[in-house]
Amino acid sequence: MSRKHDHPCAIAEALNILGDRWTLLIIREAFYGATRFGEFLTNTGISRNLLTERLSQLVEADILERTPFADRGTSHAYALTVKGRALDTVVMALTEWGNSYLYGDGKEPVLARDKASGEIIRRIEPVTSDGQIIARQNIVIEAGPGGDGRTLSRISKAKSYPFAE
Amino acid sequence: MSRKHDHPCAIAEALNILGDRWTLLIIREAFYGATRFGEFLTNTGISRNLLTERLSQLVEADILERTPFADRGTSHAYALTVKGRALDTVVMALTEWGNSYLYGDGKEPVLARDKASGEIIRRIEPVTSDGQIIARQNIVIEAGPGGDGRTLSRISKAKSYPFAE
DNA sequence: ATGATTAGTCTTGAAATGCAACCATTAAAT
DNA sequence: ATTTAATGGTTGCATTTCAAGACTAATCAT
Repeated sequence: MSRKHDHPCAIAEALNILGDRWTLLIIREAFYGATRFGEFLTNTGISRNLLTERLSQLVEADILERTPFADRGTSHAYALTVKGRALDTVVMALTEWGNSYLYGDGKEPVLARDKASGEIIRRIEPVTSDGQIIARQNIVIEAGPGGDGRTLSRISKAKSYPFAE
Repeated sequence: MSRKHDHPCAIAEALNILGDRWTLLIIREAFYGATRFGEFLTNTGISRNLLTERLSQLVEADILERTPFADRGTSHAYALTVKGRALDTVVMALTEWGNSYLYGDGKEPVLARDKASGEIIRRIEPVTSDGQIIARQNIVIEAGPGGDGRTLSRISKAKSYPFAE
């Protein structure tokens, strides 16, 4: 993942960090409580050299924080930062999509449950600042303040309501 | 992306399809209304051979559907399927994370807006079947019906509330 | 001191990527 | 009818990245 996307788009920039086969698996493990090199290694199946590289990229990107481990050897703990924990929606959205469309109801290997309602979590939704769910047909895409000419031409043909139906 | 993850996990399976530098960019373009080979080509910057390969993988995965185009040459239209449109949460979650943590307020190149409230969309949340937002500290991870021994050992050390705080 | 753990580094062949040139099909122009 | 342009690919090749395992360094238990 050396060549990087260079156009003004949050997804492109995010993929410069997350866009490979392993990085989101490492982040998943971090959410599940893994902190040590060996835990990431065995729980994901990544090779040692790549894990070394990915962990340092994630530290560099301020998604994981590396702190010396008191107890043993040359150990360090890798823990999610605030920026890393903000990826919870990405992790949940991928989990939900994979469970629904790659495994299917009744075949999910791992589930997220809401302890309050007891329900399995099956919906991830955009909401307003006061917590109202935003209907897909009301969502429009527009150029933001950081956009440039290329951005405009890229999204100008976007459907008015790209996520509707 | 030939070697594939093979352990029971929705994220791992999803990354077998989506886990590279280009695929989610192609899907983004599909949400923005791109349908033709040339549109994906110029809007993403991917090379022709990779675009060919990725599009056919996405068709194979039932995320895009390829239908002959009437108008010119050997044209085909690539359009999102139901399964593909279900990736809207992933696209929105990545967009929101990238805008917030890679660009920052006031520097977003592309924004999603709720036409009903007029608000920029900044929150993606898990909700119950009746639309109540699920608090992060109530979310627990558990083995599902499709899990196996490895799954259990992998998530057994998970914090009770992995997304909390 | 000796061996075991942990977290890395290094080396090497295999695979994926990026780039540019080339080819094929069709529609429009002449 | 023939040419030209547009579109959507395919092919070949150099470069980069990945996967796998052997090796090393630092600490800890005995």
